[in-house]
Amino acid sequence: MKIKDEITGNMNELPGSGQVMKVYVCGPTVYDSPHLGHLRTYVAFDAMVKYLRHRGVEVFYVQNITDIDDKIINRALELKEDPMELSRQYTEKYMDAMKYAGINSISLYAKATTHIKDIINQIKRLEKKEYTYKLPDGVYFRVWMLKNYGRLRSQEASQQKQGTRATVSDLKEDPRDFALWKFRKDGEPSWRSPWGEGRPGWHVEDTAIALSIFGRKFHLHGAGRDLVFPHNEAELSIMTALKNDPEVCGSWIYTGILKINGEKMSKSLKNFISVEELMEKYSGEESRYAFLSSNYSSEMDFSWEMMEEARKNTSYIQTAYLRLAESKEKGAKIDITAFRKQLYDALEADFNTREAISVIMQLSREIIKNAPLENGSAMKAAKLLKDANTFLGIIPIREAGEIKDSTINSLIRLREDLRNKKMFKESDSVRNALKDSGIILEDGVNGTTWKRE
RNA sequence: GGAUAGGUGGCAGAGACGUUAUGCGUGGGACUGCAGAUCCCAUUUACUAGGGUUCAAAUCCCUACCUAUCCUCCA
Repeated sequence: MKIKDEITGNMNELPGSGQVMKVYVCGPTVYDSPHLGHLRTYVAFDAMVKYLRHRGVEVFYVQNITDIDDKIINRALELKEDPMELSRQYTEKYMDAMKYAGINSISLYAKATTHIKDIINQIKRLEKKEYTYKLPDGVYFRVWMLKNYGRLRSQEASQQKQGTRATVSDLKEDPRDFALWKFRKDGEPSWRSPWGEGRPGWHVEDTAIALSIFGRKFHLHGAGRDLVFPHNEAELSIMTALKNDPEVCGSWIYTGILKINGEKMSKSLKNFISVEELMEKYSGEESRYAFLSSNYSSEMDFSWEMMEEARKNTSYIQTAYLRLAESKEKGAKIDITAFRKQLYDALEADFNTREAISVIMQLSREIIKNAPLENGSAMKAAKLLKDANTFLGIIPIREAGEIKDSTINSLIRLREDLRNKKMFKESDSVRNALKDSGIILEDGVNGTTWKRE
């Protein structure tokens, strides 16, 4: 698969079948409930990793969880709670959100607080190379020593100074320098370090986790586009300083910002919709459909209309999938191979899920229009839809319920009989009874079909 | 102000020189005991504006306008 790298703008070829691939994605800071912006990003990476695995790549996917941070401490102070307890609660909420959307491809969740040793070791190594200096409030990274700072997003040093207030950070050698270790203030959680009690800065957390787990190099670094600067630029700086290797990470890729009414969905603008709210109204499949309906890297504007569209279309695809069961020997033939090729071509080129979904829609249309299909076509079509669903996760393929198919079919025949005798009250009660068990009957041109709710 | 990404039909959203994207919505029709589902037809030259390059431009180049993101809180 080819993917667009943010640093070079090139289409980088990712590892192929049989190869191992190491992926790191910036996780959330757990100080509040996850919202749809988070979900959009993590659905995209989940689908991508699953697709690569589907193609035979052995993906090792690590995501961090920032469970110690200024935001967490401030929030805890506000609520008069213990910061660590607060982050534990929101980590749980975050996991619920992931579960809801079927995001289960992460090989390892790494909490910052369980990697304090790795973080300290990394700062020590930076210190040895003279990339650090100490100020009254913490240990800082020395940006000017790095020749190629600003590869992700260059920020002029002169610009930075404008408007900064007289604080301790004004003591920094360069305004672009950032904290690696923050010294403890009263009542804050802290850990011992060679420089004094304190806690890690945000940027080293990720690099320490990534490099301690992956070793020398990894293939892909993902995040939401709002993290390009300063976070990812700082990460890149740290890793470049440590490894003397500008290619520590092969590709840097970004998901587009999720907007609502034309503006970024964010906590500070108070325009966010929580995953919890979405969960009440729409299924995980519907949400995935909606988020995968646009390219991972482009901005998207959230709306409830878009969710309604997702609901209709996932149901349409499901209907198509279920109608494959009525295949027969002399049914219609469909060239599934052509659809398969279109689908994979779209995904191989920068993981174009929008195009992939449109292929699925076209295939569904062909299936429904021509059902019942000839056995071979139906089998191939079912295989293709199932394959696509292993990474898209948009078709609600439920496990068979308690009612056996044979029972349903005999009830359908019974109802048919009643309808022919114009006993509609009785036939409707059969239909209602099935509905209570989650079976929906639909009278079509060629008789009655059913599907599970 | 600077950096970056964009501006495609009523809406969402692909495409990246020459061939119908796709879907939603809307209107009409078919089917029907009712529901729902499905099908058919229409929405008959949509590509921000103005220049240029080309046999050919939504696609390449220039200019302008507009929008969003980031510029040490952010997925």
